[in-house]
Amino acid sequence: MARRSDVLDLAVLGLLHDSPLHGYELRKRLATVLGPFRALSYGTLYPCLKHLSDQGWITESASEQAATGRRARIVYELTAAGKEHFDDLVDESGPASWEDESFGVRLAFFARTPSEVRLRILEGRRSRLEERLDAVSASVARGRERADRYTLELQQHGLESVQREVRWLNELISHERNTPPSPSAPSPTEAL
Amino acid sequence: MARRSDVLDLAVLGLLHDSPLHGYELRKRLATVLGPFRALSYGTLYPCLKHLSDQGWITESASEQAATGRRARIVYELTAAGKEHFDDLVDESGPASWEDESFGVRLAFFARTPSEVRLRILEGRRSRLEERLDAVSASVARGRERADRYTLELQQHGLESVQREVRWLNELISHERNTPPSPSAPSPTEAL
DNA sequence: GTTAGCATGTAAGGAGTTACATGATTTT
DNA sequence: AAAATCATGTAACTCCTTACATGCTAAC
Repeated sequence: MARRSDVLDLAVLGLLHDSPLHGYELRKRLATVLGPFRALSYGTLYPCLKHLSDQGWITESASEQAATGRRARIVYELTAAGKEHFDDLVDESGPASWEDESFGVRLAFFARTPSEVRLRILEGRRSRLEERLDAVSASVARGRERADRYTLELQQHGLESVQREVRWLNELISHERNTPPSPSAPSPTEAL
Repeated sequence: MARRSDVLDLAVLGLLHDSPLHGYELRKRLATVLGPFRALSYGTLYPCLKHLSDQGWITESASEQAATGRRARIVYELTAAGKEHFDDLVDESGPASWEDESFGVRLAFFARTPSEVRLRILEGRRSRLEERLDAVSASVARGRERADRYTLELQQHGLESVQREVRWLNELISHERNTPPSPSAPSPTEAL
């Protein structure tokens, strides 16, 4: 029954939350959410949309394009059940949510994520990165004999990248702590 | 016949270039080369070793462990044909060599890579990253209306990470240009 | 004595890409 | 008139992970 990645489901549902879209446009917007790198292929996107439709989370419908004589596009729209499922996904804050593959997507929908969940994800991410720092240090210590200039450069650059992300997370976390949680749901138009 | 990833072949051959190793130890060292993140599973490593052995690039042999009463380990060793194949792989400088998946591995073996190839890979990598910067700028420009605080933070952090890598590459490139190519092969113990 | 680390493998499956197939519309 | 971009999909394949299967040795 093809259990597919929750991350992609979340990304698609989250984008359709704002407005109905057709596949082609969805793919472009996914690039923003998934990171401008790693563009998703149609071979992944369309089967995913089919799946979401089968689950009753989105509906497919052919658009009539008023003025323009464009090809009829298939427009996907979030259902009520889809909104509920999105909320369920967004409420999760387990280890999977702070790994590389999902952390970016989770952050992209933070405006619709409860404040406590946001904090747990940010802190989980930070301790994940700190584990990596330890692993790199250990690795550097072990292989310091056979490392040449280039290997050292690579390790050094990797280390600094992780340290930068930790500092960034620290800022996000302290901002999260200093902003008292809004009584009910956080406003989607929360100011910078 | 299971065409497998050149990147992994390169990484394994490169590590065995230094000294014969058994699978378990190889896997740990691969972590250094492939990035301390993304550790490789045995389900990938052992079939890969089998493949390299079938191609005649490495040999498998049971080690007798002198003193210790350890379990007999299978030690893999590079053959002459394997060294040739490694050199062929290392001479490549096509677009594949500067993508995310392979760039780190290529850099890890720069000490055994000809100087012109090193330069082509570094410059290829840099222009790849500059394409990304353009893509991000375009994406930011397109979506600046619907972006909330978190999406902006994410894009900003991503942008700065790429810019940092470009600056790092600039340093590596200028160092590469200012260091006259050694007459023959570069010394493997090249000083920092 | 039991947990952690050492050590080698296989089978099944997941998540995705590439290549293919098709055709309309817009820009150069 | 050609090339780029819009638009939707499928089939085959790739690379890798997870879970399983097995057993030894070192440390707590």
